Amino acid sequence: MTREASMDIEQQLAVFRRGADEILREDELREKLRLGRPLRIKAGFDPTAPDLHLGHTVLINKLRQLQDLGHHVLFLIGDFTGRIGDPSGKNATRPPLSGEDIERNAATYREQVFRILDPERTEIVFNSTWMEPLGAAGMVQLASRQTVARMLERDDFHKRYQEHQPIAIHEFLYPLIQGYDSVALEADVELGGTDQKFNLLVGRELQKQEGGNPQVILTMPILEGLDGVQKMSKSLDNYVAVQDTPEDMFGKLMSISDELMWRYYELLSLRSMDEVRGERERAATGERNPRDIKFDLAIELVDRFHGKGAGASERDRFIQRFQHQALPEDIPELRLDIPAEGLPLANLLKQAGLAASTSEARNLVRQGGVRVDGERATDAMAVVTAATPVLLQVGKRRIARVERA
RNA sequence: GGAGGGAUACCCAAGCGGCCAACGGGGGCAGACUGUAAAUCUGCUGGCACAGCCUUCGGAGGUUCGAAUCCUCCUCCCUCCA
Repeated sequence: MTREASMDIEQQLAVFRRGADEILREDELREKLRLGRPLRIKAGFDPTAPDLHLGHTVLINKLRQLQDLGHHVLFLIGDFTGRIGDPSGKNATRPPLSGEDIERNAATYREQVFRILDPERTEIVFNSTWMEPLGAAGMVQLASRQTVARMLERDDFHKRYQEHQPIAIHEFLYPLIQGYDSVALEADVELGGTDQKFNLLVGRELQKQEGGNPQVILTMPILEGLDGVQKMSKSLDNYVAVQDTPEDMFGKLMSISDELMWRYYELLSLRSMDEVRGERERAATGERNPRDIKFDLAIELVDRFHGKGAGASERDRFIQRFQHQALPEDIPELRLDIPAEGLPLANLLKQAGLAASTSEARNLVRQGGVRVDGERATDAMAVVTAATPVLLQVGKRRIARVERA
């Protein structure tokens, strides 16, 4: 092997490693890379949640980075698994999905995922393709390959077993099915979240038993949400949805801490780590304002999901809005049912949806958080007739123009 | 099956007859400072016709001038024993 080729492999390895939690085993990966052919990279997705947020995209980004090295992605949709209902370690059993649900979700996946992935190097596959024909006998055969003791090594099974929580027998089948997917696909590498480690390892074992070359596994960490502490999730409301408006997406990204920004660069940006390190250097020396580096990140992500150019115009708008304190262009205009003699300000704020209750509205006014036509309001009881449109602002973000209907 | 402990606001958690719309922490919201950062500081955080009134402390009854606090029944959770 020439020196140049081995450099190439080391560079590729650096891309594999970026942000990764763990690679098992790296020496095997090096061997596979040495083959010089595109590797078959598998990642499985369950067909339940088509509403992706940036946390979900961490894995997809990694796939994209590997595609850019010339590898082939097998985007597996676990439709077979989804039809049965995967409890996935939770006590609550997940309801099975209908065939229609799955199709609809798969379509949404395609739409959202190809904003990141290169369609040329992506193959979408469904595990029902090989799981259906396997049949009951085949399934039992498959089940004979692993022991109960081995299954109980999985962290959540172990815990539940010790705590005498129920474990349904079919739950043992999921890792097997997932592992068998790797056999069927002849995967060279499988990606997954850190919580998937056990299942990914089962894939390796089954491949070995089949006499195949075991897949390398690469786990990615769970992305922190906007608060920088807890994992990004819809229920914690600390997420950026792939389908957020450009404005929301930009705004949310600008509100993260600098520390978190670097994390996001590592896991969400497609810029090389060398570039990112350079920016970090410049921020440290004061050569560049971290805010501007954050702009770059927000632009990259908004562009990715809303088309090239969307990010830059969002930044311009952002600067107008917050640095020059201009009003946003798209202020909602509300025509409300207000009596001719008018309403106290607090009630109006509530009716306009700018405050949850009149009590809250009163508090906000008292604290100086409310502006009427740009003037800070001091009296929550002041009567407003809104015969002509009135501009109401609560804090920096809640804003509306209100007029009597 | 037996014995004991618990359920309080978005979450955790005090309170155990009136001074409780309910300590404290977290979270959230607003203000100051800023880069719509972060950190920090301040205030607010049940509702309303707002110096007052109304509805809240697992559910339903009861005792009392007065109950989150005492009694009865019910529901759910946890611990120990079998």
